[in-house]
Amino acid sequence: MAQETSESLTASAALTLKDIAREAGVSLATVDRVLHNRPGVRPDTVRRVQEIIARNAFQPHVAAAELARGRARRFAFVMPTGSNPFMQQIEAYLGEMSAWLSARRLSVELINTDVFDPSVLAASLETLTGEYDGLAVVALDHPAVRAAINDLVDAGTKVVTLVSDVPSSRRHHYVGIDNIAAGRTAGALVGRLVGQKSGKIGIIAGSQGLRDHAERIFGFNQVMASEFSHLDILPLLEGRDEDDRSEQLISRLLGKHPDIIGLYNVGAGTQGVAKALTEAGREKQIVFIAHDLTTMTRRLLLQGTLDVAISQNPGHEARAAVRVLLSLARNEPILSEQEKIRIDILMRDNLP
Amino acid sequence: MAQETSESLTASAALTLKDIAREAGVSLATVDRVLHNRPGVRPDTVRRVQEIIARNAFQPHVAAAELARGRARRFAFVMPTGSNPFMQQIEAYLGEMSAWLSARRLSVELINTDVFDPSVLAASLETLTGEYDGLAVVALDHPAVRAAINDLVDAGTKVVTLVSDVPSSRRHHYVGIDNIAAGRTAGALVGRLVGQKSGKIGIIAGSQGLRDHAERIFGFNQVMASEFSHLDILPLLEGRDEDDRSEQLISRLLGKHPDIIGLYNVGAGTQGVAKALTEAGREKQIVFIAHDLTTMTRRLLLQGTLDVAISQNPGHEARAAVRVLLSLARNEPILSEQEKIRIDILMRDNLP
DNA sequence: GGCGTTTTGAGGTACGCAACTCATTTTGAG
DNA sequence: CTCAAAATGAGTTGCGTACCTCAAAACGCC
Repeated sequence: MAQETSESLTASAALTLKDIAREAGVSLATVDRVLHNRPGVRPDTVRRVQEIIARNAFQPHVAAAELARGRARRFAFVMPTGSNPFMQQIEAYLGEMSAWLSARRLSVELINTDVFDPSVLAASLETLTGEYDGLAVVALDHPAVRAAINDLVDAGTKVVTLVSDVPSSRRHHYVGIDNIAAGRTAGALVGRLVGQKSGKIGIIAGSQGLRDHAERIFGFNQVMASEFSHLDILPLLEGRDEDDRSEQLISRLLGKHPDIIGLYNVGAGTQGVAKALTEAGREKQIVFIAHDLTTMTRRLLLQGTLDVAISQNPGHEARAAVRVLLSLARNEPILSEQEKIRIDILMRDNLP
Repeated sequence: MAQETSESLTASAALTLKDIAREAGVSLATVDRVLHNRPGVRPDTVRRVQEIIARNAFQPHVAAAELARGRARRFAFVMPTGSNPFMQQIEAYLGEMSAWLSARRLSVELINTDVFDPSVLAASLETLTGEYDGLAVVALDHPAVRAAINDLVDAGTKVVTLVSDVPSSRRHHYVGIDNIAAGRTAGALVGRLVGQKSGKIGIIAGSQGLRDHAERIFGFNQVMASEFSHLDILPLLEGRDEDDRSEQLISRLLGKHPDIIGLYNVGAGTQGVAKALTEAGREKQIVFIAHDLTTMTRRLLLQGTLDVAISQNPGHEARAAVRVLLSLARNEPILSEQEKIRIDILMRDNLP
């Protein structure tokens, strides 16, 4: 006996614009005007039509709409120049989407710019006005950049900030993680993994000037102060995200403090830190936590030098940015739960 | 100076079937026949046309194809009856997709069945032959079920296993996590979080007969044996995923062993375990790790009773299953990186 | 060479919407 | 009431594909 119960999740009837027009007692042209808020419709007619659209939960057939549009949508990703591996992963995942994109007649371009110079970035953005239907921007939070983003938004371009937010701007969406929470997570993990021991904790970042680094440090210190106050946090080192410099700084730190039991690397340069650790022969005694999953951090996790990598999924960010831009361009709702980027805790056994 | 470099990720020309036909020197009808492997085309003509399609990286316009199809695609999710919160979350996220679904004229139905009785499940599946374009099935790995799945596949239905796999069948895809790795992750976390202490570790599951539970236990024991052999793993308890029973079992366990330092709940019933822990007043001294994120486990994480929740994202699974079924039905490639379900390690500070 | 079969061509229709034109009706101000 | 402006109706076209029919051509076989 196959005692099944069945339930449908979608409206049974597939209404069309024609049905809406008939029910509202207006012509197709008027429904079209209302749907795209074009001028030339009396306010109360607008209301009446909208009410009928809402009541019937009418959804324009996306395929039909897309086909009728004719021209393709153009999106662009404004990314930092240079060799940041995380950014390169995002670009790589965009590349993997190319079949998906072209089957939907979407064009995505990469624009590399000096993202860390606010005036250069702002100038770059200004030149893009009107060029694209949507932009995903790895942005610096700076007044000039904010103004450029707002200009783009005013010109009708959909703007999504990527990885690093500009909350004061009127960007439509942010695709990235909460870096304060990421720092808190790092702090909690360091505190938990060192166990009952007490001792010193080293912390190294690229630069305090980078918003994401600053936020992670803030979150980290917050947790350490409130929950692991018996641990002694050493002054912050700045490794500029470079392996060599990080290695030197950490080597010196390890030499000076034989009682270090934990290490947190806020930014890049993990390879350098790991090298300093292993050369000091202390990789097993010291809890080491860093960010991002690369071939390097993966290897370090597997061999046990690195205990935890806190990461955000670059593929997810790339795809989420595209999907959000597309939804914005189509005026459709965003599946917010889908587009939210999680803070991944990666250890040896749950490596993807 | 906005020194930009720009790169496009999509083919410049948007070819159509007509272009392919012209280049191949055949008619539209022939290209159509080749594209849908319909009979009546000489093998070498097929090859020639396919070669031109491949060379030009031609992608049929999905919107046009969808529109021309006419009839909607029908998918169904075969889910367990009962009140498993994880399954209910999957159903809830499917509900949240309804606007997305209806805008694409996709119909998704829920079919509730006694998934844990192989013959009932197999019989249910057999009745669905030909009814749907695609099925997502929470399946038990049993010969009868395997046969039913294979029959469906042979009849042209796209089949995706959900949460629990039937690897011996010819299902097109599995959407879910690697439960052995999940168990290993739990083991590594218990081992790491108890620190230098040694003592006993309790473990409770719903039933060893459930494949996912068995796999998690296997992974857990594997890690404990190889890396934390100083810890004493107590015999497995079976709480049948019920809160009351789990509470009783854990209460008794705690009474008998004052030196328990870690607890791993493999299945549901976390609320019961937590209650036993707090009533014994030992929630702070014992490392407690469980699965899945619910309102309950979220609360327990925030108040510190639960240290880590290992989870798979039900929303992601619901959406991935739909996307995979859709891609299969359209004969388009699957973005495997996107559809892969990760093992999430959730702690207080990285709760989504 | 004749026959039947297979292969191919040519063309049409429909899908639902965007975007447009142009004619007609309604409205409100004077 | 008059007239211009605003609102609306009615209609067309095209997007790229699926799916269909029917005729024509090519083919293989004896």
